[in-house]
Amino acid sequence: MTARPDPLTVEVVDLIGTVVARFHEEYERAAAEHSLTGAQARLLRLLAMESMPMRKLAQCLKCEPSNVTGIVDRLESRGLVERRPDPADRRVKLAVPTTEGQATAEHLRTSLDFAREPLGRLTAAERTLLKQLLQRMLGLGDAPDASDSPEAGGPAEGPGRGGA
Amino acid sequence: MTARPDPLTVEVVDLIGTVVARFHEEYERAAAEHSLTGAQARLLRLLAMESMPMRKLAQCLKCEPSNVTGIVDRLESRGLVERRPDPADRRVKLAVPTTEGQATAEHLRTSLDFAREPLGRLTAAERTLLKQLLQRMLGLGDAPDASDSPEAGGPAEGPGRGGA
DNA sequence: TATTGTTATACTCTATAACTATA
DNA sequence: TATAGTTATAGAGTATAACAATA
Repeated sequence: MTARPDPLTVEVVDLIGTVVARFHEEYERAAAEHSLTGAQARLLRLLAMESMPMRKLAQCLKCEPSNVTGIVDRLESRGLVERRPDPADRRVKLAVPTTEGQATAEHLRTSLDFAREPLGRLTAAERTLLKQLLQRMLGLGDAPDASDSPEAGGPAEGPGRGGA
Repeated sequence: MTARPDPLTVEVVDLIGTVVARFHEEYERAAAEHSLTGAQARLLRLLAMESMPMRKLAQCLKCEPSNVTGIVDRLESRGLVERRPDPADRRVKLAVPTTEGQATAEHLRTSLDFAREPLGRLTAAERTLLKQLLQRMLGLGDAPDASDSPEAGGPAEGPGRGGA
């Protein structure tokens, strides 16, 4: 419990921490360019992919439903999101992006290209390699057997996951 | 609408997003285990590595100095951090972790082993590779210590064949 | 009775601006 | 004048608990 991991692992963990910090900074900056907070941007992007009830939004955002009320309130007051009744269950309210909300989400996506820029420093082969390593690290789409290394062009094709 | 980056890049960006999301969840969870918020945990970990003035804390945390006042206030009221005068400049206050604060930071570090666990799925060679890719991606100079640059002399070089 | 969404409450984080005490 | 830290203020996110409408 007190034993330190080997130095290599510590170094990689630190690097991941740096990636995380930089990603977050840039995400907030991109959101701010559209006068959105990070939480608002995340919710809007989620809705742009698929309209859903408040409850499900809370699950996706991993927060309490009461918080979603406030975030949607602010987006709605700016005309980016709408609440619609669910004909099937009158308790449910569906959050739906307006046309402007959809457009904003799209702009947001391109603003988020920041994430692409640092990747531009890597060759295609390196990106493939990075993809495979991250997939293995996250336990996605690859064998749990850690005894053979990935081959470019080889093993894992689309795990088609989502979320962020 | 706007041209999308190539699919490979999109995939890698998504993976990084997943890493970021998971890292954050786990960081908050680890902090909460010690009844700390994420911001408090980050500040405490920073101080555990090196005591510093309030101003520098703000720079490290990339927030306004006024915020640091509050965060340190809460940590101080719990006996985890202390404010000490700087003999050289009486305007400056140095934030210093108490013994208990140091211990908490240490526990925090081990709680943060979540970051180590997924890396356990990678072999040492793969971790080295991942390290180099992340360094290049982040625009960090190549490792100062060549000791852990195995046969993968060229970062753009393929994976596998010597490794793992 | 259970579920959906909301309200009310309290706390933390955040930025801005004004203030103090030094320098 | 400039700097370090604080205070005051306001807005946003968060969790908890209580509530209304509906199932």
